[in-house]
Amino acid sequence: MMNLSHWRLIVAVADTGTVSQGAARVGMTQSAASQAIAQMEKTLGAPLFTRLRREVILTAFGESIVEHARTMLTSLNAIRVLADERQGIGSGRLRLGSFPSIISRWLPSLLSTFRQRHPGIEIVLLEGSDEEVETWLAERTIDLGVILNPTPDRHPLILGRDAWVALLPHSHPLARRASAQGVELDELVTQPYIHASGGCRVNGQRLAEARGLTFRDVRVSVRDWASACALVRENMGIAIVPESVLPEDRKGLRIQPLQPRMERRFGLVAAAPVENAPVLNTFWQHVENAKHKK
Amino acid sequence: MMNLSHWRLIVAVADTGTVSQGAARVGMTQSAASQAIAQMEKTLGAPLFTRLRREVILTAFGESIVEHARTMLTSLNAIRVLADERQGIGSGRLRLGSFPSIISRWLPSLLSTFRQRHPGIEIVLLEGSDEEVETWLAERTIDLGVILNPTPDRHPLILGRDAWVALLPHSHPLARRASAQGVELDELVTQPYIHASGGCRVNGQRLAEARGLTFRDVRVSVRDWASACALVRENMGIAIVPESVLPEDRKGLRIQPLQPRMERRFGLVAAAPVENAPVLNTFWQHVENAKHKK
DNA sequence: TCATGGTAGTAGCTTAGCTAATGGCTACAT
DNA sequence: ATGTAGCCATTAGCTAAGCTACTACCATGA
Repeated sequence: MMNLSHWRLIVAVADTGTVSQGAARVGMTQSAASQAIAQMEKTLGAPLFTRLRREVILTAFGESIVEHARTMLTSLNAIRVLADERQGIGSGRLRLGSFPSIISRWLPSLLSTFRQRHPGIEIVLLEGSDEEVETWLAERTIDLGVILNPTPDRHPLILGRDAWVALLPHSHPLARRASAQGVELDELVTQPYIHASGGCRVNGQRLAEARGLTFRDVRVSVRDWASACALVRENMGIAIVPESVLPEDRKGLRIQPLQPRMERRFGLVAAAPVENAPVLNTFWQHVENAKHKK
Repeated sequence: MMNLSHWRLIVAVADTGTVSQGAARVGMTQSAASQAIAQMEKTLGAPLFTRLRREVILTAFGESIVEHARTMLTSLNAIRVLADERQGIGSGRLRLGSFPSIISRWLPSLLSTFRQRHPGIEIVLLEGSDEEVETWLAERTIDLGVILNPTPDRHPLILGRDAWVALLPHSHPLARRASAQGVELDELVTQPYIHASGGCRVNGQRLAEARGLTFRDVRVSVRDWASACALVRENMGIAIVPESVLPEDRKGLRIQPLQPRMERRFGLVAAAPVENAPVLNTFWQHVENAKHKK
């Protein structure tokens, strides 16, 4: 009742028409949302939604309440805008660079929540290979960039880490092996190989080279990870990909961890110290925050 | 930031002009309020108040924020009103009876918070002796009454308990004695006595009678506890009063616990089962709640 | 110089509110 | 019919926000 994020939830659920989607929109689990709604209804003394088969719609009572909830939220927004202005981040531009796989997995929610909180800030997002991102950073084309395996001296904000895995067609002999055991690069380099880079310098071939190995039989070379997955599924060969780019649907695919384990880390780095630029600093903290929550 | 009670606090502090008073108005401790404000200012990124010597005033920034906070709170209020209407307690009358000492100590905050939450309900407060309260309950002149030492069969909601204490002038011989030891009624009945009832059947004289004793030397008989205290201070005699009616200023007075310990309990009882009357039920739960918090 | 009235800070506890896991229910495709 | 997927509710258990109680400190006025 006294928690504005619950009111935000109510509005989101009213808008999306389902609890799950509403919950997702405000970054909650379905369970939390369900509980919160139940509790609100209890303290209000009457149901806000009528539960239908596949959706949930506002009762007349809920309708009248949500109206007021909206005005509360717009007031809150106004407060946020005022606070932003006061801090000199009422307006501004944020130039951000990243390579594709991160963009699709991590950035969308980050950017959308940031956008909501700070509507005055324009975000420019540049997509390129990780080498390009480095160049842009050096040239100050972008303020912040997501790069791979950042060294500590660049004071990165680590966003996550990905284990490299071998992607095999279901029929492949190595696919039989228990995943606990994993596969070694030596075993893989002799196999028909699908080279995929995802626009990054670090990729399967580089991993092999770093250990003095090389893939003999390169069947095809693609940039997009998803294409590589598709090719593996079609039995064109094996591939080495980061765990996080695996498709939801793993039919026809078999994933084996690499032995020894290898991973890539990715993090946010700044072209110049962030402390001096309020807008950047705010974004940086926003990311730190979100990371901590997830 | 997301907690409406914090916004309510901010508004209260802005209105009262001090953190302590603002905190009291919303039922927090000063410490909690101080922390909450500090935290709000941190997340907003700028101070809301400038701390003066003996008070605290809004900054220009705070001014603009509070404005929006107020609209949030009025929206919340509107929501409460809607919920009340929906439950059939949007309007109604609540007739309440009590005797004076309780009224001044316990009821004011209870009633004011209830009034805030449920602005549609009219409260009628009747003040009388506890005998009168009993009569009114029986006659259904009042819906709820505060009575002394309610028996369990009346399903009372116990509000609190008071130890009976002996009130002595500072110069009195019994005042010397260590308070751990206390005084016995036998010792007191021979002393010059100021009879005070506070409008209640249970009072010093009755306590004595219940043990087969009686005060010999009754100097004066008053109804008001405060008058009795003043008379004791003027050395007119001793008195027996409930702990909770003692004045803040105890200069010239000495308090001795009775031996053995005696106390009065007071609680809320209903003229008729409360479940059937939504308004009464709401009030009852409000009191239960407040009791639990304190 | 002591009482008063105010704010800030610290330690520790309570509990609201979250996640993860599970179950049940309905719709829809095979 | 029989999975399969999307949805909601419920439970158990954990974490962290926010509270209280206490203390320190500072200014004022008797």
